[in-house]
Amino acid sequence: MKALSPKQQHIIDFIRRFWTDRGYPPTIRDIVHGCGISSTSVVDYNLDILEKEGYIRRHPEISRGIELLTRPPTLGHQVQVPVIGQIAAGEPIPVPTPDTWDVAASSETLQVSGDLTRDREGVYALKVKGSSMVDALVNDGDIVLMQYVNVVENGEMAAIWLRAEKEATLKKVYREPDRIRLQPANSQMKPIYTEPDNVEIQGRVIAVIRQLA
Amino acid sequence: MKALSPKQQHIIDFIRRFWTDRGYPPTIRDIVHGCGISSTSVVDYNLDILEKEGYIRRHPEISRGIELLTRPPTLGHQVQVPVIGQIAAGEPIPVPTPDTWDVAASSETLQVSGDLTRDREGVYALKVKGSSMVDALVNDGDIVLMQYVNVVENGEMAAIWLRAEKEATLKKVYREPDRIRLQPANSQMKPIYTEPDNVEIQGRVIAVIRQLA
DNA sequence: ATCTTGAACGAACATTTGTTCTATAAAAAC
DNA sequence: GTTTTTATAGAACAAATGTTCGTTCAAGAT
Repeated sequence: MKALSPKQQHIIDFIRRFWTDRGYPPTIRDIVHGCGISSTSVVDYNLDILEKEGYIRRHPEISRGIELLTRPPTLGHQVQVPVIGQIAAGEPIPVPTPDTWDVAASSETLQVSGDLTRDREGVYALKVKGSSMVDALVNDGDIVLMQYVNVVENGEMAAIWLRAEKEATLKKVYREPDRIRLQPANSQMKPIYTEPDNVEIQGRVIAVIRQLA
Repeated sequence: MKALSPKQQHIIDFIRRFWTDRGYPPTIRDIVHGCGISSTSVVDYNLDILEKEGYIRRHPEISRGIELLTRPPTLGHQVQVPVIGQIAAGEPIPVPTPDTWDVAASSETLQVSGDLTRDREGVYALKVKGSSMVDALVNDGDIVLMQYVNVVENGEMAAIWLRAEKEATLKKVYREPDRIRLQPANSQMKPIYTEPDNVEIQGRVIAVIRQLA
């Protein structure tokens, strides 16, 4: 971070004061008046610099879309992720549809740093029940962060519902000419081959969290 | 404060999530989409009720002028954890001494929710190099949150330096009458037995984080 | 049955507010 | 000196966004 000009420091201070004062971020015109600046474009100009230097984050086209990055109020990016259930062999996952998405409805939520979810939409969490997925390096009690998607890239780990076997499992998915290969994360384990119609993708794994002590 | 309708509770929850998520309050239309409501006037109507009941404060004519008056249940804080190096079989861990402890000095830091570290002191992170620890359900690239301790409880997973073998590894530690049992996390794997003098505890594992996609 | 009330709907409207463009001046670089 | 960069001004535009209004519908109340 480079040193800021007096005007830029003034702007940062004003934003923070406005923020704690009123409970919402200022507009560019608020800053114009609050800092005795004569034009919105001057503020815009300096806000761009502040963003480049990493002091704030601007959200384009969003009114009051100024986020303080060096803020004590809401440190960093925290995301509430709903823990919507558990995954275990033999049980389907109660995956929420995008419109019934409701953090409040889920009894439990997990608070994680935004960079863990990488600010993706439709992220939920599952508790892993049973040790049937150790070959994917996921153990009983682990929490998997999932993203609701219908298709996955080759090689991505996904939650898969095997229709015939009536089993849910976590595996890496590879599309092959006439079949689908489900590869455990542990290279010493043998893959499973099955028909495309038999697999139903319920989401992809974006992170695994295991809390121990 | 009167009891809120499900819809009103939903709106409150959404505002709170939006707020912690994005760093600024939602617009009425954000709430419309986020809560599956079909008209802005319905939100307006309910926001008025929420203001009358004292849950929020509205600022007329101000975009995103919604202020939450009720504090989030547990405004979880975030902790900066230094990533001080990597653990791999064959290499000792560069464990920091308590006085050379310096978050700022480490080139990399990891931001995690406070409840992951459970607000413990002396927490650091290691990147796992190589797949020599798959039997402990830890893979190449995983990040282990460690706490700097010299002794561990029976059954806790710890980073262990085996003097004779000149190897670092993650295992569950059990003290037995004349020896120490190092048990992989995978119950199908066999334990290692060694003498107490041969093991040097470099810290205990309090969490494992694996970021995939 | 009729009237009231809480709740929701959808559209139209007016204001707020971010963005952009041109012009100007001072400072720095050449 | 001239040119380039940095910073500021002001205005106009377009998008975002709060507000309002007529209407509908269901549930009680009279």
